[in-house]
Amino acid sequence: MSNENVPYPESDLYKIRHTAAHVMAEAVLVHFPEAKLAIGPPVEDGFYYDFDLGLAENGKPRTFSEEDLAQIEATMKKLLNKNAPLEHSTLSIDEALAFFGDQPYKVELIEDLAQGRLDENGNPTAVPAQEVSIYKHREFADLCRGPHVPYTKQVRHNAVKLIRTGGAYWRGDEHKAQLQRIYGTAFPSKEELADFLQRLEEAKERDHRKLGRELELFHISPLVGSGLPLWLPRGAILRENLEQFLRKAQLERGYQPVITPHIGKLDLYITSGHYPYYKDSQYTPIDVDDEQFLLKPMNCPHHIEIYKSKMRSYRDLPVRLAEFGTVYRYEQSGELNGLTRVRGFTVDDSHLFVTPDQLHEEFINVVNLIKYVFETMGFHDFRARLGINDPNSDKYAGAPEMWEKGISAIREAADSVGMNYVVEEGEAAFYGPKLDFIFRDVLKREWQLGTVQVDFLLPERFGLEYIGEDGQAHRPVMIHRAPFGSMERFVGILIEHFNGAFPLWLSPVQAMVIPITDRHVPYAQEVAATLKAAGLRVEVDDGNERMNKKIRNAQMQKIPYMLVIGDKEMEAGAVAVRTREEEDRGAMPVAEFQSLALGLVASREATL
RNA sequence: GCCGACGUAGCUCAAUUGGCAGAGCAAUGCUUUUGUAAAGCAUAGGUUAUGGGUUCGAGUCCCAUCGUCGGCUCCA
Repeated sequence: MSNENVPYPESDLYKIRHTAAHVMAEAVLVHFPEAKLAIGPPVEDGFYYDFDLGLAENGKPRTFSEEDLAQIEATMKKLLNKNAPLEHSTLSIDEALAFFGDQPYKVELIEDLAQGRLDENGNPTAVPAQEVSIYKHREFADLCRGPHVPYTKQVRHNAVKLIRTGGAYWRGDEHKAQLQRIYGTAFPSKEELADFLQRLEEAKERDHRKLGRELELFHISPLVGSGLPLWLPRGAILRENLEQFLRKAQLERGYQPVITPHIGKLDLYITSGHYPYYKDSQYTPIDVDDEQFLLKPMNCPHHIEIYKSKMRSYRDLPVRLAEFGTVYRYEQSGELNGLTRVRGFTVDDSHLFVTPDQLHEEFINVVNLIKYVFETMGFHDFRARLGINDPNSDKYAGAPEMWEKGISAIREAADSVGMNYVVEEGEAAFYGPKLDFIFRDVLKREWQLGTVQVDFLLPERFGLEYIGEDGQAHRPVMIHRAPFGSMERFVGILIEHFNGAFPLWLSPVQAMVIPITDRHVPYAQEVAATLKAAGLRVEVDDGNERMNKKIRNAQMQKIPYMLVIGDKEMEAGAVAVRTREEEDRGAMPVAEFQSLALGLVASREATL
């Protein structure tokens, strides 16, 4: 049962999970006969099914308890072993409506299919369906287009696990009913299930919130506020290294650093048009002397005002204004998560003001910069997504021609650098289409990081101009871009990607000098001073502990190098080098270690 | 924001049906001077998230608020 080259929705794994979802729903109906069924598709790591259990005694929606979940799982395993064929059939719309008469969510799905509004995944369909597809095993029948495995027993009872429960809105709409979702997973074999569960455990171990505390990188204090991380000294070193790296790359590429305030008048955001879009995710405006100020939710308007601060000639363009600009967005409390989802964050932001003729080349330059940044970080597994507007949504501003121009500019640029991308409707910024860079970490989780956006709208709203060769005023085009995305999110992902064992150039402490006894401390400090003077981040562990304990501590801090110093090293003017990979490299002269380390820092290699 | 779980020392966790709040690590002090992942002893550390309530008595039961976590929605 291997299908290496088959897309997931056609794979055996997908069929196993889809069938598992049906059998789970069957099991739920054993324990909750009155449950109403919503939908239950396979997803990337397993499957889920949504149920409406009606109201509990306290008037709130009834939910699944942990015991319920255990019982459902036990019943599900029994049902899997009782083996039954999955039978496919089709019903006319009328037959289906009668058949699912007591299942209101299924009825809604059938009606949408019949009227050609939405398919079962909530995506628009053009063609009204004449009939619907049903899969049935034993007495359990579900509206479903398949595919499934032929027999329930092909979902192995020991390779299935129910993972967790949670709330979920019907059709993903927060204004609709809240349903109870059960997530589960299934694999072809129990070994593969065990591997998956193992990976989940690993992910927990490398959680950036856990490592952030253990490695003293950041701290979130409820008294400061939710989603407002405090960068501890070691985290600040890490972040500053990233900023310095990008600053340098940007200076080399003609960017100009600027600095702007953290607040701005409400009128600024009304002019830009940001305000209505961000109204619900704003800290309340600050009222001072009959004026209203906003904590800035984005840097664009400030940079635009810098562009406007003087007359611009075509000779000045492109103008590339760059700032690590901190912005504040009042995200809903349930969305906050460590560093990856916060309320105050710093965007490695830049706005490029270009002539229409320059757009293509500048866009390519930005794409190449982002690729350079990712590759330097050792992020090789990433893909691009072209986010375009959704014509059925009122979320997007500007004339259709602007959107077409922007989208084709991105397509042309991506094509000419040979970058593959997927197009997704409804993923654009309100002012224009964007190309997002989505990184897949070592645990195969995807993160949206870098972004480039083409914007014809804000130049118009702010009346931006430059004087062309013809002496006439022309309108520039804007490119918004951020390779890291946000320093907070990026560092959060970096922590998990490297499991806290950062490449040498990013490690907050690059080497810990470990004197074996007190009499070695002066020499240890001398060594540390030498290495510090050479630009390395070195500390001395002169505490009253045994060497073994000091090594253990440095190891747990994931410090790349431990430099052990005893009588032999002192006499030889050497250090005994141990890496965090537990490799004992033996003694080497201080100068040799220094050039080794400096070489690695300069190359930004991830390995020691 | 919505659904659910949870909140005990800096961290990880105990505390029988409601009955004297405790341990390990970390911190501090003393002893020890050590060769590649945890030396020994001692000391200190708490309004059990906050505020109400029930009770002779609340870490434990009830309510509210704040916060965290898992989902949903949203997003850099």
